[in-house]
Formats: sequence, structure tokens, C-alpha cells
Amino acid sequence: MPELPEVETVVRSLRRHVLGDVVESVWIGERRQPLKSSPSEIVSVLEAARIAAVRRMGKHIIMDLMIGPSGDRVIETGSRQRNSGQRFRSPDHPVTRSPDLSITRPADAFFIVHLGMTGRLLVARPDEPIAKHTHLIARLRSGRELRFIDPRMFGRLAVVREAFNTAGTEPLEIGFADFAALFRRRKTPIKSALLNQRLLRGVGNIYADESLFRAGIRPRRRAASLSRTELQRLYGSVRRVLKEAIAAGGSSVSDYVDASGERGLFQFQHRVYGREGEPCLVCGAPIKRVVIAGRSSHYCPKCQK
DNA sequence: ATACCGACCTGTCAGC
DNA sequence: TGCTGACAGGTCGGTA
Repeated sequence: MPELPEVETVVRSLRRHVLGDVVESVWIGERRQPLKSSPSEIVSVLEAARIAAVRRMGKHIIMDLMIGPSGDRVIETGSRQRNSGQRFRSPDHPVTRSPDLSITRPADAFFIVHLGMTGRLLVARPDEPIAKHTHLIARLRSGRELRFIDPRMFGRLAVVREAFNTAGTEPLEIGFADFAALFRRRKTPIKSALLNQRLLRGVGNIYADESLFRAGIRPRRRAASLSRTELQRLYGSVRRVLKEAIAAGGSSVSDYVDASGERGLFQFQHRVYGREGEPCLVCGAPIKRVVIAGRSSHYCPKCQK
């Protein structure tokens, strides 16, 4: 389900609801497929950890965790003393959350979540019914719960103690020269190259199709065959589409929601994805659907060359 | 090294 | 009503 804009939207809503909170206890379901770390490792790292940051890396959600004496206490606001280990209030003190206050030293560990196709990370009240396919619940000191739900179980959960990184470059951070270099001498279809997370991280099936439409490039074109002008159009359209989708809260094609359960709105701005047979919004020709690298690919046969 | 293709899962929907 | 098959936002690992 979730590509870069959806994951970014989830991260932003998680920041509003769990940043600075502390995990009190963790429940893990029976199914093991979603777990990339052992249940005991997940419990031992998460319990008593404070969520010091929530970030996105490609399609991964990363929570920076503070563990131990400085992790499971609330930082006292307004009295930050340099290098003092005694600047924390009791756990009962009301939590004041601020991104700046939270990072006073490197994180001790990281909670990594990939939503796969149908994964959801929801912030819920304890009395809300537990959805089918719930695989993990983290109860937080604030009284809220962070729940991971994933019917198809393509999503993954892990805890790591070293800094986490993935291959690929963020499409919203890369410059044009580096972008163009990614596709040089690549014989694979440009659609496949856009989906390759080791090149760009975060672009998925919807945004690859939408970007190629806006750039006027057919998805089957060999990546290396794109002219400099076409690469410039593609560079601009990838970034524009992703930014517009983030602003719209992502695309909710069937069941995607952010951490508060809100649906996105970008599906109403799709020009080709999911529109097979419907008229092109620019020229009226029927939108075609073909399969490339096993994925549905939608394009306008007249507007895209 | 690179690039397809099936496998991994469950749910939904169209067609019969 | 119920069955079957196609399809779904992603990523692996095996194979060519």
C-alpha cells in the first residue's frame, strides 16, 4: 500500500501523537511473519524506551529510542543542564513533548517498521476494539496505544541497536545530476528502474505511473534511452508528484490510513493509475494497462512516447 | 552484476 | 449463494 507520501504522512501523524512518549509494555501476536527480530528482543528493547524521534527513510518508518535511566524518564522542561545525568523528573510529571528536547545524545536503539502492502501503524485508545490482524500493541505512558495491523503480513517490524540505513537516495533530496546518473546505461524499463529501491527509495507503483505520465514517457522505455530533456522532465515530475501527494495526505486506494485513521486524498488526483479504459484527462484517449516486471502499469498511448 | 518471476499472505470483487 | 480467478500500495531469493 504505502509509498513515500503515505509513509511520510504516517510519520507526521505519529510525531504528533507519540513523540516523547514512553513504552510501558508490549504485546505481540502469534504470527511470526511480520517480525524480523525475535519477540523477546523486541520486548526487551521497546519496554521502557522513550520515543525520541520519528523519521522516514524511503518506505521505512524509524523511531529513535532512548533506553535506560535517561530513556524511561521525562526530561524536565526548561532546566536542561549540560552533561547532567540528574535532569529528569519523576515519571508522573506531565509530559511535555518537544523534538528539540528529546535529542540530547545519540539514540540507543531503533524501532524499524515497513508497512508492506497493507500494514497500518495506528495510535488508538485502549478501549478501542482490536482489529483483526493486529500483530503488535505498544502501550504508552500517556495511556495511548501504538498498534501494528497487517492483513497480508508483507509488512515487517524490527529493532536494531546500530544506526539503520538503506540503499538508495531520497527522491526529494537528490540533485538532477545524480538522478540522471542513476539511469545511465541501464537497459531495464524506466518503470522498473523507478521501482528499484536501491536507486531511488520511496517511489512505488502509483507514483512511478503518475510521474511517467506527467513526464510524457512510456513505462516500457529503456532507462538508458531517455534524453536529457526527458530526464529533466522526469526529475521534475517525480518530485512534484511526491510533494503534491504528501500535501494531500497520500493516496487511499482501498485501505490506507495514517496513524490517526485519516484517509488520504491524492487518489482523486491520479491521472493514470487505476484508470484503465477511462479517457486521458489531457487528450481523451483511453488509458492503457500493461504488466511490467509483474506490476500493473498505466499510461496514455498518445501523451506518452 | 543484472534482471525477470514466482513466492510470500489475506481480502475483495467480478463473473459465472 | 457460492465458487473461481484475477488483482492489490512491496520485497525477496532463485534462476537465467
